Amino acid sequence: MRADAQRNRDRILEVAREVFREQGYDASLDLVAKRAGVGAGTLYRHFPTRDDLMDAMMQSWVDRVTESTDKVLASEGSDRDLLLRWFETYVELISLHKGGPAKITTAMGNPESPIRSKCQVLSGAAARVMESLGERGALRPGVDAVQVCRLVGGVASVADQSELDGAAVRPLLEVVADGMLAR
Amino acid sequence: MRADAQRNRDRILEVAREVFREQGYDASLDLVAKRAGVGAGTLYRHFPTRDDLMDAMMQSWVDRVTESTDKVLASEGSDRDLLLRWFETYVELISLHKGGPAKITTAMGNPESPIRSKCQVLSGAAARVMESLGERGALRPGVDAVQVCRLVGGVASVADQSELDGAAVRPLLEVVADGMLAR
DNA sequence: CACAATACGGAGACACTCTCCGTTTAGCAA
DNA sequence: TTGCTAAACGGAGAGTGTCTCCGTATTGTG
Repeated sequence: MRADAQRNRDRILEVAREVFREQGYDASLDLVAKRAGVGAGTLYRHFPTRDDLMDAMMQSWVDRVTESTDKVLASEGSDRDLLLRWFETYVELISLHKGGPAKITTAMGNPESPIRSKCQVLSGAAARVMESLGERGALRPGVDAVQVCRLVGGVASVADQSELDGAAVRPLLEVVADGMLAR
Repeated sequence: MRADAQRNRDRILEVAREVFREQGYDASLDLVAKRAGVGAGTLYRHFPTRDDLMDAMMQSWVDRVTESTDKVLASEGSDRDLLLRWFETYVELISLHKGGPAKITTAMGNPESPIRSKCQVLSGAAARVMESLGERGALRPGVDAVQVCRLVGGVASVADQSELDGAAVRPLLEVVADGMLAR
C-alpha cells in the first residue's frame, strides 16, 4: 500500500473509534471522513461498508478477548461464579459501542458477515470456557458455544438498547447460567 | 374526528401493516403515504413518529396476546412444557414484523415509550403465566415478569436479526426455562 | 526525472425524514 | 341550500445521510 494511503487509513480508523464511541454504531460516515480530513470517496474506498470499518476498528480489541478469557479461567470460585464472570466479561467486550451487541450477535454464525473473524474469536473464547467447565461435568449436555454467545448477546443487546446497568443485567445472566449448568 | 380524517387514518394503518410485513420495521414512511394515496404531511399529522404508527398498528394484535396466553395456561403438560410453550408464543407474538422484537423489548420497562401500553399487556401476560407457575412452587424466587420478557425478547431479537428458525431458537429457550425453574 | 500506477476528494445522484403553508373539504348554522 | 370556518389535506423542499464517479494529484520506480 502506498504511504499516503496507509496514513489515511490509520487516520480514518483513529477518528472512527472516537466518533463511534461518542455516537454509537449509527454515526454518520461522512462525519468520520470530514473529521479525518479526507473525502468521502477515500473513506469508502478503504472501507466499502460500515461493517468493514467496524471490523478494522475491532482489530486491536480482539487481543483483549483472549486475555480477558485467560483471566476468567484462572480465577477462583465455583463453576457458577466462573460462568457468570465470563458472561459479564463477554457483555463488556461486545458493548464497546452502542449498537455493538446487536451487530456482533447478529453476525455470529453468519459466514457472510464482514466481521466474521471477530465473531470466531469470541465464540472460540466461549468454547474454551465451556470446555473447561465441561471437563468437570459442570455443564448440561447439548449447549454449544455459538448458542451461548447468542443468549448472552441477546441479553447484552437488550441491555445496550434499554440502557440497563450492570445491576439489572446480572439477574438475567444468572438465569442463563443456571439454565446451562448441570443440575 | 372528521370523516375524511378517519378514512385516511384507517387507510394508512391498513397499508402500513402490509408494508411493514413486507419490509420490516425500517420501511420508508413516505412509501406508506404514497401507497395509501395521501401526502406525507397527512401521515405525519396522524402519526408523528414511527413508533406512534407501530403502536396504532399493534392495537388489534393486542387482543391476541390475552387469548394466546389463556390457551397456554389451559394446556396440558409439565411446568417446563408450559413455560416453553409460553416462550414460543411470546416469541411468535413479538416477531410479527422484522425489527419488532428489538423494538418491543427495548420499550419494555421504559415509561416514555409510545408503545408502552402494548408492553404492559405483554408483561401482564407474562406475569399471569409466572403467577400460575409460582403458585405451584415451580419457579425459583426473584425473577419478575419484565426480566423474563427481556430474556425471551433478547432471544427473539437475535433470532429475528439472524433469521434463525424455530429449531435453532428452541434450545435457547430451553436454557432460559431451565434457569428459571426451581431445582 | 519522467511516467504509470495508485490514491485522493468532493460534487452530486439518490433515498429518507419531517415541516410548512397555501389549498381544499366537511359539517354546521341560518 | 347556502355560506362560512375550523379542520384536514398534500406535496414541495430543507435537512441529513449513503455511496459513486471521475478529473486531479501524489507516489515511487526504472
